[in-house]
Amino acid sequence: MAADTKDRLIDAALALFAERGFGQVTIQDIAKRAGANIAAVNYHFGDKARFHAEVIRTQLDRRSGPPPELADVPDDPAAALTAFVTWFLRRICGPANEAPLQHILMHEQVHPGESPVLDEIVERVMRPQHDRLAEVVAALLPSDASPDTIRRFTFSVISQCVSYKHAWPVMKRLHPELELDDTELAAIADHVSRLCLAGLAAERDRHA
Amino acid sequence: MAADTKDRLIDAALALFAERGFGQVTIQDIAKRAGANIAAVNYHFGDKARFHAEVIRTQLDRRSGPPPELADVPDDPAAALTAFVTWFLRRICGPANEAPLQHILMHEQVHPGESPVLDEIVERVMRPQHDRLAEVVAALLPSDASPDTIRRFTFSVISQCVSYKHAWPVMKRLHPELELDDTELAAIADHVSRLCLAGLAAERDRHA
DNA sequence: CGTTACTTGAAACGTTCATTTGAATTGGCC
DNA sequence: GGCCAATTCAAATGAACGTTTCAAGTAACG
Repeated sequence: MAADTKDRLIDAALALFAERGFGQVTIQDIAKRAGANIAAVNYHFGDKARFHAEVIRTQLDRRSGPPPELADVPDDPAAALTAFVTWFLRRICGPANEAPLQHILMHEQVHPGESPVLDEIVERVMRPQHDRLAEVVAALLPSDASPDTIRRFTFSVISQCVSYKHAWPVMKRLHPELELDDTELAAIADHVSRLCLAGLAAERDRHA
Repeated sequence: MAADTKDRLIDAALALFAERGFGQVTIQDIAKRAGANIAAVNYHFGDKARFHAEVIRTQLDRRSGPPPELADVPDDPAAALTAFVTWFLRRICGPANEAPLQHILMHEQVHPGESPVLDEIVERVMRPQHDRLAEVVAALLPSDASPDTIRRFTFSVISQCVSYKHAWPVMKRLHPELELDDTELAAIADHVSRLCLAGLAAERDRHA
């Protein structure tokens, strides 16, 4: 069964890439997990790089578009920002098998493969999320706020979230008792939202 | 001359590790750059992992202690926070050969080698920086602020800085015209400082 | 001068992977 | 059933690296 093996390979790779990232996963790992032969990857996808791109592309096709939570509160920017932070933080800090795509993206972000796969990821997932968040941020800024200002605030929101994934090994050493369970994630989301909303309010005051 | 080759190896490795990170540098690269033989690393340091640790340890011995900029304004927490952000952002976003240690730390943060080298880095460089910043943050919070609150604000400050290094490939794609030159770095430092100060002020108001 | 310890150099070794090969197997189709 | 293309499998190939080996060179010291 052709499609069967292909699908099992993609599923296995998805999980492993999300957990460890492209470079830390061997074809043997994937084949073993998928219950397939080592040569299956090269037969179906050509080589590892194209396979990697295909896995990501498949997942991009499956789920795309901006976060649903943001559509719920279109007329309350402050609530929308809080919703985004809560949603985003949970995705990237939760278990890798829950939102494999976001975890792969986090790996890609740090290990920009030279292939155009990162371009595709940015355009199809990150830019929609970023632009939607930028709209929310812009709605919380003076109407004459510069694009640079909007960008910096938007990055501030995202940065604080992604660091809890990227810099986790260091954070854990600095505060060994820290655990990213549901309550802590909620507290962090609350903190980040309030911090950014306060900063946005201060920026409004400056131009008043 | 023994020490000569050893020093040249360490210098070469320092530069390369700062640029690309441990995993992306081969012993041949280092030997070539140092003008030494391939076997020199194994002869002088045992193996690649111990060499890596030794390089970092040497650099840790050379410069250590909290950022000097923070000592200048001990009685003005707001100015101290701004000084820290400006100093930190410049170090990690500037060219790798200017503050190689900070760049290596950034790589280690994302690639936690299983060795105890990250523990050493955290204890000797990151924790002093972190604790000093936490003091500044605490001085800007109500005196009864919880350790969790202090921690979250401290992480917020650091996160926004390090993301400009870690997530740069994505940021650059989202905003191709963006360049991290001196003026932009200054603007970002200004933005981050003000954002955090506003958040801290808001937290003070909540408990008043 | 000669011995000894230390250092360097070139080549070889062993391992880990991705990738290829070619034979076996399967499944559809007449 | 028998042919044909697609797929699977075990084994081989080859490249990239870290590591080891051992002969050659060098300097300190008697």
